[in-house]
Amino acid sequence: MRSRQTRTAVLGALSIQPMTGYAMREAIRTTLGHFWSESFGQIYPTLAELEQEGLVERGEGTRTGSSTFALTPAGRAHLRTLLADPPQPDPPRNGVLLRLFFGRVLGPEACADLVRDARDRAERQLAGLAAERTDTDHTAHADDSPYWLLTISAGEHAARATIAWADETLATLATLAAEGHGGEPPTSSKETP
Amino acid sequence: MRSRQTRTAVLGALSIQPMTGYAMREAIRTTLGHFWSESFGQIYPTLAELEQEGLVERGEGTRTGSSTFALTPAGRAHLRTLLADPPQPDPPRNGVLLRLFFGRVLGPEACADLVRDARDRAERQLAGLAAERTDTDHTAHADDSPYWLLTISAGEHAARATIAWADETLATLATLAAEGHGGEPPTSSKETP
DNA sequence: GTACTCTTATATCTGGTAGACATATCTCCG
DNA sequence: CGGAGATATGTCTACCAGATATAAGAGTAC
Repeated sequence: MRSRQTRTAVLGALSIQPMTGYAMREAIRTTLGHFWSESFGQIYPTLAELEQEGLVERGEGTRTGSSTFALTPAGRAHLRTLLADPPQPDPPRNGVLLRLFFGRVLGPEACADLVRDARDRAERQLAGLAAERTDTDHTAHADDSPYWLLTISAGEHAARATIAWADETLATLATLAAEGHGGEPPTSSKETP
Repeated sequence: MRSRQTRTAVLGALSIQPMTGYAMREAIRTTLGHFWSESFGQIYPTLAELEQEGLVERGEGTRTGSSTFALTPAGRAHLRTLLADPPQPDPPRNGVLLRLFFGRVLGPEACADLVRDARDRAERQLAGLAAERTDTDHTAHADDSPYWLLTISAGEHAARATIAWADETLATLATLAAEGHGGEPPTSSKETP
C-alpha cells in the first residue's frame, strides 16, 4: 500500500475540485509547495489505486488519453479517516546545518556565505507567502481559506525564525573569524610544516 | 554514485573521530538528530564505496566481523570539497500542515488537537536542545563546539517559532469553532438536509 | 564451571519515491 | 493550410529509508 500521507494529499486535492494528474502536481507545487511535495511517480500510481478501490472516479479529460479524476462519496469518507490519522514525522535533512556542523573544516567565511544564502531564501519565501496570503483572501473558497491562512502563517513564522537565526549567526561567525579560528589550513599549506 | 550529502555526513562524522558503522548511526541520531538522519542502508554501502576510493581506511573492530573506519588524508580533502558544494534543498513534508490545510473536512476541534501535539513536541525539543547545549559546552572538542552551538541555536529558533505559531493558531481555531464553521457535517447527517 | 537467554551490534533486503525521460497534443506563425 | 516549437501528460529507473534477519557478547541460574 502506498504511503497514507500521499493518499491524503491526493484525496485532499480532489476535495477542493476535480482535476487531472498533471494539474494536481501543479496545484500541490504552487499551493502546498512550502510544506509539501509530491511527484508524478506517486500521484499517478496513487490515483490508479484509488480508482481501483472506488474512492475516485475517472472521467474524460480535455485531451486524448488524459483523465480527470473526481472524489466519490466513499473517497470523501476515506479522506476524513486519513486526516484523523496521526501525522507521520518525516526525517529532517537540512543541508545548511549539516555543513555548518562541520564548519571548522570549512572555515568561518564560507560558513557565513552559506548562512547569507539561507537568509536570502527565507526573505524570498516571506515575500512569496505574502503574495499567497492576498491571493487566498481574494479567492472564492470561503470555507477553506481560514485553514489555508493558518498554513501560510506557519511558513511565515518559520521564515522569520530563520532570518533572526541567520542574523545572530552571522554576528557570531564574524567574531569567530576575527579571533582567528580560521578553520583548517587551506589546501595550499602542508599537513606537517 | 550515492548522494553527495550522505557522503558528506559520513566523512564529516569520521572527521570528529574514527568509529564503526553502528556507532556512526548512533552519533548521527543523537547529535545531528534535530537536523539530519541517515540509516544503515546508506551508511554501510557508503563506507564501502569510500573505502574503495581510498577516502576511508578500515581497521579492526572490537568484535569479530566488525570494522572501525578512519579518515585518510585524501578523505579529509574530499570532505572539504563536499562541504563547499551548494546545499541540496530537500522537499518539505509537514504532516501537520497537510492536515490543517484540509482542516475544513476535519473540523476545528480536531485541528486544535493536532496543533497542541505539535506545540508539545516543540517544547520537548527545546528542552532537549538546552541539554545538548550544556553537554556541548562541557565536552572536549573546543574547536568544533562554536559551530555545533550554531546548529543548536537554529533548532531553538525553529522550535520557538513553532510554539508562537501554535499559540496564535489555537486562538484562531477557537474563534472558528465558536462561529460555527464546524467543518463538514459528521457522517451521521445527510448531504442534502 | 557450563548452558541458556537476553541484549546489543552489524548487515541485508524490499517496497516506495524523485526526477529524468518519452510521447502526444495544441498553438502560433509563415 | 502546413510545420515547428511549446506545453501537457504519463512511464521508467536508479536510489534511499526503514524493517528485518543474523550474530556476538554478557549475565544468570543451577
